[in-house]
Amino acid sequence: MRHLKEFTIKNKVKLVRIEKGRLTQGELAKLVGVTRQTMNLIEAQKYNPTIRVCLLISKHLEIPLDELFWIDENH
Amino acid sequence: MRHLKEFTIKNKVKLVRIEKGRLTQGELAKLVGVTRQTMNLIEAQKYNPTIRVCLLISKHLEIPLDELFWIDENH
DNA sequence: AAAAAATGTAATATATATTTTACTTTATAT
DNA sequence: ATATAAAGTAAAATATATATTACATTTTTT
Repeated sequence: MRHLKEFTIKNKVKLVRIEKGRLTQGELAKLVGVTRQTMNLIEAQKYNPTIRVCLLISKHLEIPLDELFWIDENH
Repeated sequence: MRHLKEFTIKNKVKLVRIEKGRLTQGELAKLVGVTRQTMNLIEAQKYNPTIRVCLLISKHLEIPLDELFWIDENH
């Protein structure tokens, strides 16, 4: 049935957070102002957060939005 | 009571769309896959869209996310 | 190896983004 | 000046992001 959904949203929040090695999932969540569970779901790419949350993640991880989130077109 | 809300999310979707002069509000909405009303509210900065919608707007307006959306810290 | 901290995950509840329908006002074209 | 298209807006319904609580599993620390 090819391309029921043309594309997906991906992110590397977890990757970047761990690379920087400073923050725990819970700490980042607290800084951003969401629950740890929400941050967990975002990192697991299980749903699309709001731009507000994304901007705050981007700010605290010190990495541009465009590098954190992108559209993954399925080929 | 200063800073009930520490910051707000702002965007220049409407500005960029009009600058480019190619797209109507309704056309952009259709490209992005939301209703015209939703696009209208986004342009009016009345709520925070999801990253999915933002990425699609960014794509069709051909301008980076970071330039389209930002945190407005109240001083 | 045991204890403690961090992470994954699930169910239910709540808040809010988005849709639908519809109408009014403003801008553009004839 | 009139007609037509575009934009602003509003109420009610729906979908989904986020919160809350709770527990299981994995990783890190001692």
